[in-house]
Amino acid sequence: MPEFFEESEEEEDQLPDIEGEEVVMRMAPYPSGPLHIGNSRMVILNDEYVKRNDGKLILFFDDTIGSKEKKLQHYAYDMIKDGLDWLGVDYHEVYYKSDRMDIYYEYAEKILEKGEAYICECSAERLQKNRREGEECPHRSQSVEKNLKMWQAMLDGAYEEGEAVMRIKTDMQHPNPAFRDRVLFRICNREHPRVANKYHVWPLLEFSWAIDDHLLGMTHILRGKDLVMEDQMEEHIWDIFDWDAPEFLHYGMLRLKDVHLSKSEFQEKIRTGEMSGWNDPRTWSLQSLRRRGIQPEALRDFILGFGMSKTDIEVPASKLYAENRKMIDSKANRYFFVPEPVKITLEGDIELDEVEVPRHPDHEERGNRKIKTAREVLIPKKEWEEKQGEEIRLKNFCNIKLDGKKGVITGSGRRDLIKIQWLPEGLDAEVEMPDSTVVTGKVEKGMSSVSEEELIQFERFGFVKVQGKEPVFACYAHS
RNA sequence: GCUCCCGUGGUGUAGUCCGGCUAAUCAUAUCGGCCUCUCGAGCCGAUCACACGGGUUCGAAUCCCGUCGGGAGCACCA
Repeated sequence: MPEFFEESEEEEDQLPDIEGEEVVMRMAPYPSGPLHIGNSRMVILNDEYVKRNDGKLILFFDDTIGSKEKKLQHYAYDMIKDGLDWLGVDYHEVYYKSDRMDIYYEYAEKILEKGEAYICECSAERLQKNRREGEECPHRSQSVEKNLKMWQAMLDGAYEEGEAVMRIKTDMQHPNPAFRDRVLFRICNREHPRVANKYHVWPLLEFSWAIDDHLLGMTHILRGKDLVMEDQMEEHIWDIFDWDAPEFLHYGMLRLKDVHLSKSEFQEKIRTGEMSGWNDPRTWSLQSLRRRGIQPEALRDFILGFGMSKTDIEVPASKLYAENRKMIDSKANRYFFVPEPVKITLEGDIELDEVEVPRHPDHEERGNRKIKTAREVLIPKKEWEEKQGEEIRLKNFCNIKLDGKKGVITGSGRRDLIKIQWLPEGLDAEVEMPDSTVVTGKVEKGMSSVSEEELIQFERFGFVKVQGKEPVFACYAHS
């Protein structure tokens, strides 16, 4: 406990303080899949700020209908909560955008009445062209009455998808073309996982957020810098309603080296069977990290170490592994795992019985595990290939010189040789690697006393988290 | 192309707002050495950075201008 205190004290300097007596923040995941390591920055930062300021954190499912590419998934809601629980993120209230459609409609009407928005029947192409060229379309100058009528028609289903949208009036000469008369509502007939086909006019994020951030009394909004334009849009809408603006905080883009994260892509690969599910380590989902034995505290430290800078960063996954290793090294008991075993026969004088190996080199109190010694032993294929003709030590047993499938015993005293793991025989075992390939091999029989889900280290192989024991199946965390 | 953001060692990060206390912090990585019957952990040491060019100033990583480089947005996605 004192260590934890020290840690967080240190970490405190990494985040800039925020102003305000009361802090209310929200995190808004889009439920197209479970949270992955990329999303964890958003939730951890929110959680951290709220905890440090004794504030309130709202979990707000940003489940408007989305695009065809990013599909909402009914199971994602629970997986997101599951991930947050695991991460130790405490939220105090839960909301769903899909529950609040009537509220958005109400304010949509108000904004039309104020003459600050209009219903546009231009095609998407036309709309984009006008935006690029800064030209106003004829719909922009329609009367309020006409707009309200068309809006009602939208709600009544008189338009098909793409035939009409509600747009806000900004300034078609706005220096940022992207800002010009953005779309606030559009028609979509796709089925929603929570409210099915109840609605077919859906708000876009800038509008729904402008309304909810105000209604729910948000004091600070934390978002990636990919969403900075949304700040401006929200501020514009708040101005129209004469509402006070919360404070915005931004962080830069975070990428893992050599890792490409895309939920819609994973969704597709899972659908086609190319990935086994969201447990697949390649998804980097929080669930898959838990399965590998990554500690939530390690992930939190990893993320907090980046602070709040707007700099874009690319970090190797080994940085996360280093954090994790610190936390699990003393917990994880040691066992022998022989990947791709090759059987060799020992020749020469040796007394056969059993050897004792400590469960943990730094914790003798955990006792020893016993391994029977035998003439025929299994060693890893890698060393068998690389160390031919050389002298090596079978750890805690004896020294041998490799000669094909023979091991000529050269003594049993400890010597300064490379020491490898070995087994007389063993239980079948499989280890799933981070790239989802599987390494097969044998583990010592003592493994049968290991509990499921236990985090252990296979000596000279890496840390793994046990998933099952018949046969032994484990997920590789890192070296 | 347009709008905005960012540029400190291999990778991240502190310091930049309020210029001197910094011959620039910490972590990780790398390389040595010690220790250890694991290629794990631990301990000790070493290497390595203020993008560039001007300006302001007694003094600039810190302020100003310019250049270059990187990123994000420019969707009827979030």
